Amino acid sequence: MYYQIIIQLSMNEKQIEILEAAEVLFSTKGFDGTSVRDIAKAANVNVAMISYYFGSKDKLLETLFEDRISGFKMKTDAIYNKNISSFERLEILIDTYIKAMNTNAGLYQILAVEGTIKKRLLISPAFTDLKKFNLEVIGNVINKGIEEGVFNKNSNPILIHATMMGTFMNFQMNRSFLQHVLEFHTEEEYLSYIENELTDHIHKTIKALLTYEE
Amino acid sequence: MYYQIIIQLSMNEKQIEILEAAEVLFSTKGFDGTSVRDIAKAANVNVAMISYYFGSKDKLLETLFEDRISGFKMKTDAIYNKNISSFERLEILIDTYIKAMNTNAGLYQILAVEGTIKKRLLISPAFTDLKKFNLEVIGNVINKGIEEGVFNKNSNPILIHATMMGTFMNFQMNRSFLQHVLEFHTEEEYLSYIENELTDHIHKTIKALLTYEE
Amino acid sequence: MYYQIIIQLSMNEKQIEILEAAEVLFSTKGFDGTSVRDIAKAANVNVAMISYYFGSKDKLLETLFEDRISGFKMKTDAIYNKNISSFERLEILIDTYIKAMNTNAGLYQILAVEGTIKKRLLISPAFTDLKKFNLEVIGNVINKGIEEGVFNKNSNPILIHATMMGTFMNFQMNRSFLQHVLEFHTEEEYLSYIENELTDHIHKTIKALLTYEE
Amino acid sequence: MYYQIIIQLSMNEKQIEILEAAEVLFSTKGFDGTSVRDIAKAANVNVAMISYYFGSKDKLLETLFEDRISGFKMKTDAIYNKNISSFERLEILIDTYIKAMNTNAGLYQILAVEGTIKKRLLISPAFTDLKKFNLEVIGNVINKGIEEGVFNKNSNPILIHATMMGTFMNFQMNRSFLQHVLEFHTEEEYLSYIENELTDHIHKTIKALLTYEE
DNA sequence: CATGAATGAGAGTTCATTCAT
DNA sequence: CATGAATGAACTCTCATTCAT
Repeated sequence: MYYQIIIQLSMNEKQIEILEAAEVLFSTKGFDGTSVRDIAKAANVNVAMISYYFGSKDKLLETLFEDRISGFKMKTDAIYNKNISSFERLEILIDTYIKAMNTNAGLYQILAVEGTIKKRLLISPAFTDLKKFNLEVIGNVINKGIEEGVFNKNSNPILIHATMMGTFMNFQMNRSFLQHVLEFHTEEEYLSYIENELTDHIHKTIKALLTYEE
Repeated sequence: MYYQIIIQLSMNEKQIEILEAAEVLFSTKGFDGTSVRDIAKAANVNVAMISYYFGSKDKLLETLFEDRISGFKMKTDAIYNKNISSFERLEILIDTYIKAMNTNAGLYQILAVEGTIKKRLLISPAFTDLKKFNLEVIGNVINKGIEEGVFNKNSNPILIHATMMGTFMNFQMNRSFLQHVLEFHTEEEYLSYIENELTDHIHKTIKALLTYEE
Repeated sequence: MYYQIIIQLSMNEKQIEILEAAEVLFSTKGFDGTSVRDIAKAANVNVAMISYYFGSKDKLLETLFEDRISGFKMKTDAIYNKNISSFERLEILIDTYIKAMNTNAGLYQILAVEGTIKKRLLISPAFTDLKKFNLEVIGNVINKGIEEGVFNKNSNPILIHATMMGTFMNFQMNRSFLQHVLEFHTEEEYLSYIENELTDHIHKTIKALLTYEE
Repeated sequence: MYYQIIIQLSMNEKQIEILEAAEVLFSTKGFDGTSVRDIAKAANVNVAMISYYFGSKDKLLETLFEDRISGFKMKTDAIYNKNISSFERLEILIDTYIKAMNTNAGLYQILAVEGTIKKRLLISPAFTDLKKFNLEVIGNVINKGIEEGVFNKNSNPILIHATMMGTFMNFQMNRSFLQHVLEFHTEEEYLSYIENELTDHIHKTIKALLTYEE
């Protein structure tokens, strides 16, 4: 059994609206490119309310992360199911991860962009713990496959993770260029490409990497 | 023979200093997080000089790209050498690309961060042309290998490229976290890891992907 | 009965102070010669407050006009009194107009100076409507006199108005020169001259024009 | 015999071009609304040249006046012709003055606008001397008529002048509004109106004023 | 003699935040 | 408890002018 402790920050409706507005704006315009007035307007609240509720713009970003960070944590129930093969387990793992990235696209985007600037975000205990947990899950899945003799030895979870996430994020961050190159004219086409071709590609890549004979 | 025309924008020393300062600051603090005063101070010039030489902060960013963009273009001499195997060619391709990303780390970083906000950068003709050229080179290398029967058919250059670049950039953008997880205490250790383990991993990944038998 | 609707823009004390400071400064130093910092200092408020309350320096000027523009509208009660002769009516008209120009000297000055540059001011509906109304009143008074056979036919309200206003404004705009020529040493002397000699002259001029036999 | 001393400031071609550009720009955009860069661009010269040739922007304005000021001085040959009646003399006077204002429209415009701000212009000896000379000419013409018994006694040249010039300038400064009210759609219509209707009106006004019997 | 390069000063505006109510 | 009012600081950019060449 796996217990999951969810720390639910108690928030009222307005606070939630502010966070939602902030998430959208930060991910599309960047943290520095978004003013608290933008957020207040989008959330339909008074400007002063942001300082009032969150202390400052910086703390708003941190709170946003703290609040959303649980979505970064992999759901492991299906992964740790013992009645499946290592390959099936791997597929579930990858699907789970991609789904999480798709669901939390805004947050991942913010993290990618602001993480390099506001390093604090990347090294906050809450975030590193989750990331380490995820890397551990990936490590567990790989080790299980190694034990079973179906995955290559010396497979590095950190590098596997970098490829899985990096490939996906590359599509998030170069959207404008790729839509242009792939000659997509609607948002739907792009999202569909991510869900199908890109996801298949990531599956294939990781599987190839784990089974490839040098 | 491949001729390469390098358009050298004629700049004086001060202009070059400004661009260099801007590159460093934009890549570490973001475009919106960097003030023209920061740049002027770092470049040791008067604030007014940035408007004077580049027109505006926005145009400074564009000029920075135009000036640096040639570094994005793959050198193809070694790649198109006919006396090597497809595997050797692939290795050269990957090394060339990784080297380019390492050399232009600042620009890639800025592009990754600002590209999502200032979409103009990603879809400027100069940039898209270069990117298309690079994708074409990758496509050529892959197709040669397919013709020779050593690479899988249906290999997609765009996806291969996304994996190659995405994996690398993931290390650039999560530096703080990864340094922490990998327990590196110096910059050198990290750069060394990128040059060795990460580079090897990318080589292995792409090769696996192209030769993997489903 | 003539009803007059006064649209009172609701303003707080600080806004009023800003407008008053702006009126003085714009009329003495010109719009472009006045900085928002000058206005803020004169109004004893923070610089940011001007943008805060009026949006921009340009909009401050527009608001100033909108707010003061009612003063441009002739009070017609006395003019349309039926129990007076056309000559008496004309005298009241002229006195009313001169009084309005004296009372709103600052605004007239700004309008005269900025109107040629910021043409928008001169052709704004609010302003043109009032001016047309005034011209109509002048036309009515003249026509009444023509009907009564005491004023010349073919008298043109626009030209009459130009003479009335132009003569007056000439004294406003050449104050420095005229004070020098007339050897006045105090402000009071000048104002007194305007109220007496100049006003008499305008009366005489218009009356002469309307009754002059060619 | 009337001797006229023309002080010809020696200027080269570029200086003349600068003055011409400045006259146009100052009259349409105002002194403070015109930058030296605007002038340099319009005159097709280097920015530094304005300071170099004229010392400063302020001195450029002064030089412009000094250079153009001779145009303000009435040509008196025809006026002082002894073989004409006082009425003919008056007509010539008015025509001469209106023609001067039309010819030097730009300068009159600048003077009207900047004179209230830069009082120095209005009280410079060169300017006041010319103005006094003009007033004297007007006075002479009027006195001659009074002597001949055809003009009213107590006619004040300063007030007559204010009416003549004020009426004319009113049309210059309210051009946008008047074009709108008079429903003129071309510049030519307006200029034609000034040359015909307005000029006639001024003639009539002054004549009426001088002959009007109270 | 003329000018491109450079600059300090100041322009209008927006910023995140504070505070009295 | 929530907010309109207010503000100091900082922003980008333009200004007139200077000066070495």
